[in-house]
Amino acid sequence: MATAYERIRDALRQDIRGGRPAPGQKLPSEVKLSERFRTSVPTVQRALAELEIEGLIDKRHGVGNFVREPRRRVLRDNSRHQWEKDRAREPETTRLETGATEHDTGLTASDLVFHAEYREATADEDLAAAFDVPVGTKLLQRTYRTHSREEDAPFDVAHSYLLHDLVAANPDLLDATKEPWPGGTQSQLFTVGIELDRVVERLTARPPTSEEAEELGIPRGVSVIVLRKTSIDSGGRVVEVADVALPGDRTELVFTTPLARW
Amino acid sequence: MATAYERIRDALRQDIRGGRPAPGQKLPSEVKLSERFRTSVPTVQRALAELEIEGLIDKRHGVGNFVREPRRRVLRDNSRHQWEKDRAREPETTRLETGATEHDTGLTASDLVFHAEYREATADEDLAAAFDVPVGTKLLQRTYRTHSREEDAPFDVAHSYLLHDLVAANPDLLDATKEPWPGGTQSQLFTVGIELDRVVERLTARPPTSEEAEELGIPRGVSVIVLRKTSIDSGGRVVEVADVALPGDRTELVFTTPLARW
DNA sequence: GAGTGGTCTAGACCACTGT
DNA sequence: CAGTGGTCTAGACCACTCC
Repeated sequence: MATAYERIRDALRQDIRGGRPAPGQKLPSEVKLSERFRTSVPTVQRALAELEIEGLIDKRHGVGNFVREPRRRVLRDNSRHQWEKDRAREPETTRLETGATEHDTGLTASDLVFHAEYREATADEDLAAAFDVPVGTKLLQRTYRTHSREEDAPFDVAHSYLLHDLVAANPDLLDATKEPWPGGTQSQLFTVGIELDRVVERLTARPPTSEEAEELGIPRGVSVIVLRKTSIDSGGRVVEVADVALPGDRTELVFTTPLARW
Repeated sequence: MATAYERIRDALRQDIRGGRPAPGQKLPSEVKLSERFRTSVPTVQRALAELEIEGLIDKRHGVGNFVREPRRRVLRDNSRHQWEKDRAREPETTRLETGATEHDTGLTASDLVFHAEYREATADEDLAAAFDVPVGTKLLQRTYRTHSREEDAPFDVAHSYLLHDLVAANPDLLDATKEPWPGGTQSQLFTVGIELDRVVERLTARPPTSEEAEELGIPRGVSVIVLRKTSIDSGGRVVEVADVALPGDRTELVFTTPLARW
């Protein structure tokens, strides 16, 4: 015999999967549900908490519980790096056409809202190790958020770090108002004579902190994929480190590993 | 002002981080905690539930709440595919030395407990699409679990699928008692004349189903990384599809993308 | 059987949102 | 202000584990 909250959870899940209520619509209030299922409000809340973690509902304090709308999915393929490299030296008109996020989402630039912030930072122990520079080295920290025009929640939140002295050779690279830079980071690095040799991505997944849940527009409990992208130039130097948080409920990552022939 | 359960959660977390109680040790009972914090048991439970999701404690019904022991971490690097390919044609003595899991964990074969199950299966819609064969095509389904001798919880649970008629050319490949096969799947495929051209890995992350939480030895709420590995041979055929579940609290994936030079 | 965590009640009061 | 969800109480009884 299943417990009360499991029965309620399963019943509501089946209703929602069947489109009742429809995505975006409000569920009956918790008091009404407790009456319908002849139980107490905390028991209903326990059932709803599990549906929230499954990403099926949004709880909105003082408003109600809502069926979550399906969100645009993002496929992030590692071929994006070569694709970006190929574009880095193209004329600006070509680079303007599409960026990496458009590439990932299949959206066009006009559907996307892009947000960038620049600030100076210094390398903590972690970043110093990643760049192989002394702690305290001056860095340029850039924060990126991209979302589609119809959704507030971003596809990702990225904190990208560059060696300040390396990119200062081109003052435009220190200027956030030049964003979105056509062609992206590889094109920016090209202006100071840098060519990438490879990109290393290291990732894991965990439940979000409450700040991440807020930022990525996911309910508590839905997983976050945390990814550190390290870009290495043709001289073997680490030239960019980016920490990216991706909402697990809308993101798929694809990595293709080519193998040498026998 | 923080809520009661947040205060309790934060206080207990700080204690645990400080080594009090030590990993593997029992926390005071929930009744004792409710007395210490002058609150009710359900409030203590709410605090403990959050610590469980963070992976900090294990709740064991009828026994107590325990500080979770740190678990051996696994770094799964996509260079493993080329590494396996290089080994596939080596003599058996070389292949016996180390397998991919030893490569990932830094453990030696004697530290690892390996478990394999074989059974025949037929392609459902999903697998049929992955292999590009008709629904109902006969497959060989292989289930793998590897864990270290000191831990029960596996590093991953993998369901690997091969086209039955393709591998039946070597009857040893249908025989689970031949596992662990020195050199792994690429070596097995080599015996029927297959050379891999590339490996495509597609992954996302989500909270575990209760079955996955059980199987992977993770508390409810800790994320699972779900990965589909597709192996494509030199003729462009899909020759293996593997669905792998990895516990997010112990797994890091590393993918290196080489870029063509300008 | 003793001790533990798991579920549940029937309320209370607080915090938030929208009118 | 009305209506909603968020937190909390002070118990009760059940289920599980170990002795």
